[in-house]
Amino acid sequence: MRHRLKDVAERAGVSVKTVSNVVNGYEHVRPDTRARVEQAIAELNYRPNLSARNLRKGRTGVIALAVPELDIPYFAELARHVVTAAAAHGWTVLIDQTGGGPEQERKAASGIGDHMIDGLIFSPLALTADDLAGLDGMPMVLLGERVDHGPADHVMIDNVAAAREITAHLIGLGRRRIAAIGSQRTPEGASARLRLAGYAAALAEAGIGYDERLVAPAPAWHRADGAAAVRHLLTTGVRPDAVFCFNDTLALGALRALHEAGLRVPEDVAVAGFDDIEDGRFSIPTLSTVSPDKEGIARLAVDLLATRLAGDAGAPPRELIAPYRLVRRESAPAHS
Amino acid sequence: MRHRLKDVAERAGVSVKTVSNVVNGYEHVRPDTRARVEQAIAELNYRPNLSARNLRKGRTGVIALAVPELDIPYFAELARHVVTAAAAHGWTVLIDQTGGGPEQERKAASGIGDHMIDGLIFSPLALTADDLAGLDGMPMVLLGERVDHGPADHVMIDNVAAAREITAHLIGLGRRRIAAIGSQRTPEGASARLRLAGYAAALAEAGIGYDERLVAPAPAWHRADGAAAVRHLLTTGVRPDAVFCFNDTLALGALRALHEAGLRVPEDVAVAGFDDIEDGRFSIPTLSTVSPDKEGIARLAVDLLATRLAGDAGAPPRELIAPYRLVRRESAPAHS
DNA sequence: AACGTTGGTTACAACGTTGTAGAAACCTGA
DNA sequence: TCAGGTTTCTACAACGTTGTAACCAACGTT
Repeated sequence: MRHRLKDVAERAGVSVKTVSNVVNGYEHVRPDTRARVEQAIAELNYRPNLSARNLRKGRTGVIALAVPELDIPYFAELARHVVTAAAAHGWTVLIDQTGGGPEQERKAASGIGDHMIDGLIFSPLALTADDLAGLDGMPMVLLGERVDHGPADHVMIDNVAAAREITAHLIGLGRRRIAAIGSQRTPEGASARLRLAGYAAALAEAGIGYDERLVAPAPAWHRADGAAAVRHLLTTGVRPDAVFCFNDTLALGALRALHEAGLRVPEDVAVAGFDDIEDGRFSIPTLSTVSPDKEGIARLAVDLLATRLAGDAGAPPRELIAPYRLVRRESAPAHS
Repeated sequence: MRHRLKDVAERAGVSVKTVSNVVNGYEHVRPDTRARVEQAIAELNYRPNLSARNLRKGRTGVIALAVPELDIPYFAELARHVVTAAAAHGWTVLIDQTGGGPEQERKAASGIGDHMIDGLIFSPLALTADDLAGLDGMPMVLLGERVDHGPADHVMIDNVAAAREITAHLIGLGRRRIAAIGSQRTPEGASARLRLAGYAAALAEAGIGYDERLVAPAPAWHRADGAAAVRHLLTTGVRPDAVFCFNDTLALGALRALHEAGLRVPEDVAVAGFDDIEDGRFSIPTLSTVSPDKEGIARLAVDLLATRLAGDAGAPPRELIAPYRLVRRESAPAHS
């Protein structure tokens, strides 16, 4: 039931190559020949075999997007934008879920598709520059905020500035005992380090002392971790009047734990997040957050990959900074 | 920098086919030959060209998962499970975002990959049995609850029973004016129809009259639609004492709108959802919901596809019912 | 000593497509 | 009419892999 160029050619009474030419929109084909071929194609419901085409052309038309977890809203939203941006280039996106572990990420980075994909957009948590160096030649764009400058293109936002800005917003509400949730000491915690730096910078600017006890680690950045961190903070006796969570899911967990503790948000404790995921627009209370331009990030990444594929593979790695903006909602409103 | 079997063969001093045999784990290769080949493979960092292999074997090792939207939590969670289940079969999953429109879905169903994938797991909203009939021979498993029996395998849960059960739970809390949110009259609204039927059945069983005014349509099933539906309900003067939302995102929007209206949940209005997404475990209040066994659904779908690919392509379409369970949380607790 | 069997390896063709080179047919203008 | 070009089409080889068939050597059997 599956037909080949040859079948179409026989039915239309032309050579295989002429059918190929019609399929590929080659100019110099007589209108009546083209019509005959097109009719044969329609009658047989012919579809090109992409494996064969790829083999011949060396290109697959597929790019991969590797993210730690698909059901973390931030990555899901990002994935949607990447798929959309890739479609503009005629690419299909193969989405790969790494799980975030170093070993799995290495495997994803090196193993993905083997000739099956033309390029890779990678949002690594644990990967080091060394790991990436091993991937000879696979065009790649990294998303997120690794500190060390790897050998690949890179799209990110200014984490330090964004964290500083939203912390300053909390300070502007009159808060002084501001907790930070989501710190990580592991090498994977690059984002955490940068956001913590921004938090500290804002405190310093305002002349507020940095209190170690207000900084809560979170092994992962899920809702449960945010809730656990707040519960722990509250048991230690430090009473924060604001919480800056390093992402929105942590913040949603924090809202939950504060609610369970009978604390009002934002009256007793103001809460701010990071990422601007959809949930934060409907939570109770709605979430103040840093809103990275996800659509812009996706487009930049795809376009960057496109220029690599278009030829300048040898060009030095580039770093692009995507814009962000502060979104003030109920959990830390514009005026106190 | 990319090597072929031939390069490995030359370096190891054997034929191309012998290298192929080693790569594919063929038994009858002398240990020392195997060792020489494996060393050459390692030295050259050889990786098979999947396009060529696919062309030769007619199989790609890739299956596609087509969902309406990636950033709807239910689909994201489902996608994660499908990826995991597929990995057990050694498959890569190509995730496709259809957008949910009939035209796009048709295109996704027919166009996806063309020889690029071995099979398809499809969660359609708008597709009819006729559309699917056109996909000659592509092994396919459908997810979700279309009423009409198409030509493909099918995995679903018993929507009517689940909806009836959770509505009965609301009735058990003493509620009598129970609103239903998410009804759809379009042909795509198969899930909506089934869940509405379950809702109506529970009312009938309890001897409660079906009140048209309590049934609110929702064009899509996003948070915003749930919020809008509740706002509209409240302006019409009907005062529900419970709301059954046809999925969890609608319910989260409903929670938000009730909160804005100053109504307490569950004291004034109990709320129930459907899908058991992660958000509902941390919302304020936490969400009572129907929890379909997503992992089971994913595994069933992948296994079903596996048996199709293993040979019995001609077997009649099968329908599998996955289990679900009721989860009672704060928005509609176990005892009133 | 001749025989079949098995283990280990190889040459060759084929999967379906497209680039290359060139043939055949058709134009143009002198 | 013909040289020179352009249009239209075709035959062939190649992309990298694996299935088939066949080969050679070593073995045990008759």
